[in-house]
Amino acid sequence: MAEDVEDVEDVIAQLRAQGRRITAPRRAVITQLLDHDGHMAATELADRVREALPDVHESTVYRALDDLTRLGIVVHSHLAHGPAMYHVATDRHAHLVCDSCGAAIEVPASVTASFARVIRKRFDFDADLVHFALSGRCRTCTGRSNADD
Amino acid sequence: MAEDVEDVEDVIAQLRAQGRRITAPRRAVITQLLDHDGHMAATELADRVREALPDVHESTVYRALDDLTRLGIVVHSHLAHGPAMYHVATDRHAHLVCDSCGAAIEVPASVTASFARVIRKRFDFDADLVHFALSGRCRTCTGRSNADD
DNA sequence: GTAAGTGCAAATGATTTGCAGATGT
DNA sequence: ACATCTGCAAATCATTTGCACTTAC
Repeated sequence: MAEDVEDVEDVIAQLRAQGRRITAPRRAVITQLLDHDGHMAATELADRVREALPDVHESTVYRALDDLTRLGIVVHSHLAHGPAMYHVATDRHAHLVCDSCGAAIEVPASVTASFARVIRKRFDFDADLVHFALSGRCRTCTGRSNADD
Repeated sequence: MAEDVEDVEDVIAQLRAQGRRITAPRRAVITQLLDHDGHMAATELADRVREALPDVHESTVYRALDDLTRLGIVVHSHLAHGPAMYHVATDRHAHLVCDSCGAAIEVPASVTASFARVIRKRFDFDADLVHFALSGRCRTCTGRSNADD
């Protein structure tokens, strides 16, 4: 447990400020998200929440996630072909996911920023390199397979 | 817009060379893919195929797509939150998809190449900027909504 | 009290799979 | 002939939605 990012009550306050209501399931969702600094699938989140509150339904978690996303507290990214991964918005970084072994490397937003700038200049498009993972091959896997690209 | 990419018989030959069998559904799938230069969802492809061969089932299309992918003839990309989009492998380009209006801008691989090089140098990771779309906001939508990021 | 939130079940949409029968080679 | 393909139906997986009920404010 390491709430070094921000603290549950802080988020609760933001929710309340938006006229949202504070319930046990929501509190649990927020706690799990802050507690778990990595990426978490909605289903996994639901499972964790259920450890404390067994009756919380998947749909409730999705709805909470939706609200938190709307508030900009949570963002989700599509790491691979699987389900969306949620994490707190403060922890913004892009992901390199290896197609071969599934390893995920985190890339600080500063590295992607310059590329985003190029895209903005050339295409007038404000790219969010964080939302979708960048797939490819990690060093280990490239070494073994043929470099086809 | 026609078959300037490669021709059906060429692909058929590749399939046959791999010991695969040539059937009407497969021929139709290949034809549609080559005929349609843009991106196509598997479901949409199935619909198109069915215009000529009404009984072709979705699963048959998926299986054909699978085979073609394994042969490297077809690749798919995840443009947005929706389904995967398939296209012929020769037509490699990255995509910028607007979160707001859904518009998709094609980016030549040459533009993304330099960024890929940076990623390779810094993280020893061979990024494939083509597989997943880069999401964000297009100029039109940025102008109208509040720039939250 | 009232609108927001919840649990549940059922719907959705994309994709997969098991299987018996059809078909390319 | 025999493995590959196909059609179909049913299964899965992630996510959403309608609805009646509960609860926070």
